[in-house]
Amino acid sequence: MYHDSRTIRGARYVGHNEAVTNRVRRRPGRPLGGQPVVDREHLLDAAERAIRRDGAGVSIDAIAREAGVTKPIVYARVGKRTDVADALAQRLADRLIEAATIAIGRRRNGRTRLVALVRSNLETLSEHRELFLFVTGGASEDMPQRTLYLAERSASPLAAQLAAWRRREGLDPSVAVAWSYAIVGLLNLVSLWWITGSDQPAEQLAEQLAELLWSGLSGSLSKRPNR
Amino acid sequence: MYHDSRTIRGARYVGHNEAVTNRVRRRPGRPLGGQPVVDREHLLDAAERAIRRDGAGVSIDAIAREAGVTKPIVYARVGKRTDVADALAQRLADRLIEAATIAIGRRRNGRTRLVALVRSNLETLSEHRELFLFVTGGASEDMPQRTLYLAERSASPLAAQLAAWRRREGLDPSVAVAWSYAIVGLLNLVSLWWITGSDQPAEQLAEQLAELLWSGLSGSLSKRPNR
DNA sequence: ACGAATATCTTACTGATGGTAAATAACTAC
DNA sequence: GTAGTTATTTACCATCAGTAAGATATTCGT
Repeated sequence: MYHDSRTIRGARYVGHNEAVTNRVRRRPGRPLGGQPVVDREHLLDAAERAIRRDGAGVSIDAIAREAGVTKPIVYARVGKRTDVADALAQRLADRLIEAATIAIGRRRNGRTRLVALVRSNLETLSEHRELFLFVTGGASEDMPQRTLYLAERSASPLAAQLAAWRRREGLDPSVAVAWSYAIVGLLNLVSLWWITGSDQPAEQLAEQLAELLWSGLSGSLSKRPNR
Repeated sequence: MYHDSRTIRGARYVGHNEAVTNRVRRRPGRPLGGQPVVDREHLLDAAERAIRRDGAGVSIDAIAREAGVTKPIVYARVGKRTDVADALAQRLADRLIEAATIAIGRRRNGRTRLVALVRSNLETLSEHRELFLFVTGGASEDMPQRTLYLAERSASPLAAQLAAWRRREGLDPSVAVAWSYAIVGLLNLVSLWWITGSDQPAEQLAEQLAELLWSGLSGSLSKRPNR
């Protein structure tokens, strides 16, 4: 009966009204059917849509409207603005990791894997531009926590990989954490710069960055000892 | 007569009242002496103090109070919130560059220069923590512009250096712009992470980052061909 | 000198928004 | 059917960016 019948992750949502189209204004009081009108996941979906539409400065009200409900519901399901940002940061980080995993695929060569990782990050962040901006600053004030929240979620799997790899190579793995933040920070800013302006092809940029990360600044100096 | 007689950069400021100590509330109207009460530079100084005190979410009102004036003066001298952020970003970038220049000093060895640059950035940003946060997110909404504003101001001198160096080495200098953003982004996020939590000594962290930037991920693999 | 134009400030307002309390309606248990 | 619980909206408050209007001092023309 209800065309909006996609399953909801982890909840007994029943889909009593078509949420998204906020045509009919509900009156106060518990809705018919007794079940919540939207669950947390749908609310976050709506938040992403609202952010796509209104940009990183989107108001909570706009998010609620997009979900077909009112402000206090957002607070009940998700929390205050920073909580929304945290939740969305989590989702964005998951997508980044997933996309990177797929992009890397079965490649074995280290350098090639790196190019794939970089390119995947560029493209994923550019797809979710406004979301990225919302997460890393749209929820102003306690920015440090937020930016680091996203960073940490991207960085920590990377750190694990790096540490394991260094260990396999018989090298000191203690650099892994710092290096992972370094790489995430590098990717974030370059993506931001690339997104807003540069028309350089992703492939070429990824290649340049991989060169820096793989061989380092000195890499090309291998012929001359050290300058 | 007036103990607050430090020279003002580029203005005929006369120092008629002791600005900072906002004890006496001026009544409306043109001040005695006919001269502006604070000039732009003093206002920005006050803004920095207010940010140090209240954090990145400081209100314009608080900035104005810190300067001993009222809100509209801030708008008259500097502009809206984003303009304040731009102006302060400029200052912060200048300080970063200056500190780095001094830190690098006369060192000739590339790797050593790099360590000095990284460490200088870590320490300078950590000194100006709240300012950094204000500039890169405290003026929410049009964040992309702002973050990039700071980044660009740090990155472009770096890019020039990089390009020149690559040219001297007979290498393609076209990577310079991307690499400079990459390095700035790397430094920014790692600094943020380091500032808020890690108790790793700056020296050690700088060493690790320099290793990544100088030799790259593969650097330590030089013995084995490529894995 | 004196009044009009001008410069510099403060007060007072507007509009938007984050966040919360109170009111309203349905469902549930006895 | 009545009391209590759940899920929602309405209504409100506080804060704050940004602006308009009003107050006071100086300067300039005559």
